[in-house]
Amino acid sequence: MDSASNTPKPNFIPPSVSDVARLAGVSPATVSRAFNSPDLLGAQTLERVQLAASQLGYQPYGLARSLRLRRSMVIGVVMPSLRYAYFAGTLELLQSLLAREGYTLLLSSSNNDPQVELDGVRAMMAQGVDGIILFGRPLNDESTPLLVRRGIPHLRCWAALPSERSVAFDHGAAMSDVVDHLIGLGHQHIAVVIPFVALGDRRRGRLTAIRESMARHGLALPNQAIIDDGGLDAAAGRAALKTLLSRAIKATAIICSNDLIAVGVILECQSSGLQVPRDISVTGYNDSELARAFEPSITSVETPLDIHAEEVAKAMLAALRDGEPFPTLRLATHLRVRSSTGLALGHR
Amino acid sequence: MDSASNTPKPNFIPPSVSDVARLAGVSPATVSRAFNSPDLLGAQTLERVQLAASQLGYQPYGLARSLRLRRSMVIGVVMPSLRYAYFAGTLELLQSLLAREGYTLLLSSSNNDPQVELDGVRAMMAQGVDGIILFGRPLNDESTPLLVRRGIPHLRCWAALPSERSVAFDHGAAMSDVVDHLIGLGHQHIAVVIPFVALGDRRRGRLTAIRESMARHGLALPNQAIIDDGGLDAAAGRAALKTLLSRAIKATAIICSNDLIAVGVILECQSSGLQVPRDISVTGYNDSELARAFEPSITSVETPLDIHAEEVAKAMLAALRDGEPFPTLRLATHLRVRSSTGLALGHR
DNA sequence: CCATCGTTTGAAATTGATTTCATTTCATTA
DNA sequence: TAATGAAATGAAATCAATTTCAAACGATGG
Repeated sequence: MDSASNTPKPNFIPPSVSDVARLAGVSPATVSRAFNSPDLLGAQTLERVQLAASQLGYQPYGLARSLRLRRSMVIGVVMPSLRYAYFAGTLELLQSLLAREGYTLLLSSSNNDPQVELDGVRAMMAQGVDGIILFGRPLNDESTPLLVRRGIPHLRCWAALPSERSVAFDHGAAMSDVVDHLIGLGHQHIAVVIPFVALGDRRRGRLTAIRESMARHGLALPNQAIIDDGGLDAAAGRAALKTLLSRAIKATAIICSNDLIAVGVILECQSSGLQVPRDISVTGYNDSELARAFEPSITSVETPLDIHAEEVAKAMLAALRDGEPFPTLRLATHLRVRSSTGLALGHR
Repeated sequence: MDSASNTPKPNFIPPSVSDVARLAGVSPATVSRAFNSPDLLGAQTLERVQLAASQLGYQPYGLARSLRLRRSMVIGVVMPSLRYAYFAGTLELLQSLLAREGYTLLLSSSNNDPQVELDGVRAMMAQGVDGIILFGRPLNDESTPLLVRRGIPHLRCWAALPSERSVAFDHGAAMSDVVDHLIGLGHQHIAVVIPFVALGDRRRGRLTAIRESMARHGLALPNQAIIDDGGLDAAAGRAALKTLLSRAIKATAIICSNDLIAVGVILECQSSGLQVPRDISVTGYNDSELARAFEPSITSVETPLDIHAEEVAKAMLAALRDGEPFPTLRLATHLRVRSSTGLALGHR
């Protein structure tokens, strides 16, 4: 194979239906039929066309087909980030579920930048996507109206919006489960590590739910006990614990907004001579593989990735194929209690 | 906002250039010019068109434009997996670099299935992508020839193929660095955890490099010291160490094919009463954030994600815009020595 | 006052595949 | 043998945008 075989060939024009038709001595219509409804054609005609097509290396040009059929078999996916393993995993599963039905995914990851999100949506509309899957709350107020105006089916997932149908988890209820679990273990002083990525208040919902749950038990969540800056990784978790210790907060439990942060918090606890869960309890979120494999294994909220992806794919396919309206689904989360949480000090 | 505003509207037909032209009292050609070369138009004409366009909420339909211009501004990306954080991160960065130049990404993740890979490439060709970025070695022998025949520029990255130009790391040299480092610390008995995902021998290159490096130092790598099944996560690392211990291998160092596996190996060491690095040294790969944050911090090979993504994007853009041939780049890796490796037992 | 030039604009062709409608061919039946 | 019908195929319109080519228009200069 030529060592430059993968570089572009400037003047190469791929064969079209007309080229195949000419070689096979038939009309373009017949070539089209040979690919789309072969049983309409005579046996020897079909054979001639197929031979000609393979000789020329003909591949139908989907763009022209899409233009004519008014559907592109492309679905857009708009994500806030791919650095986050849960989102990347969901994307992969979505891709394989939708590919099975002949759909291809057009990707846009905004990296939590509102303008990038809007540009991504615009680009997808221009590409003529049949539908769009949106992850989480919108960062930009203009992106959704744009889709509504063009009448493009768009399904929101992962987190719900009150104004739209969506396939989402009830993150508030999940946080409430976590709080109840910790309070049940006797914890009175709880800290929270929930980075508000970018300016957006996308994660505020969870914080509010924690506050309300604690209030129901007569507990307050002082601002000093909240770490809302930093990233979503283990380093952020380590930094968060350092900050909490420097603030002299007497927390006996720490709620983290994902498992990697929890890992970081636990690692920093160990470095600081604190034992988990003896001195301090830690919870994660999403129930990643690491939460199970870690030592101590981490109490986490399972947000079943496969169910989420399957329901999203199912809803989108039903909408595109049968014109069905989107459902409003609240997917169940499950608190997985493991070794990173235990009785509060003084409760033994 | 209507609670079902995001569901599909069956009979909605978006406005076209002709609709705008009619409303503005001009020809479709003029509308096109208003968007693509406004300076050709008279001031008041331009204004009339813009007004009409915004009244109708007109958005140009990229499919028709692409058909006419013979370029779609879409680039395909074929990946073996998105579960692997490094790949997902690269994808995100690629997406943002290419979006900046007006390109959108069409995604296909094969999940290491050769047939899925081929189908993905076919779908992308049908969508009329301008170019394709392929991650790692091909799983399917048919996919590359398909691209060559259609003359679609395709750039291989991450891992090199001898027959093609590529932007890749020299994983063999990187493994050699790791082996030299370990042997320099006095390790004579080295084990390797390198899962061969799927049937493919995509990772064989690294294993061969390890074997050759060890041979240069007069050391052998017994098959008993190789774990090549299992996944790429921490659980797989834990399982791998258990297997090694059960085999009674007297390894003092373990080379892992990524950082998560290394984390798992270290966790299992700790559970088994082995201290890292006192009793056993462990190395990772890719130098993820976790390798730095972990306790002990993990010696790993940095494969700079940003440089990789930038070079790939640069090469693809140069090819698409200026018809430049792809380069063959070997990107440098860096061994980051940290606390998970130390002197071999008996060398102190 | 007419010719010439530059600026604006429109008509029509183009891009590749699909599909309707019409036509041809051939076999079957009255 | 002529009529009817089914099966096979082609010509041309269609999808939405871009672009070439030509025409109309106004202004300027001889």
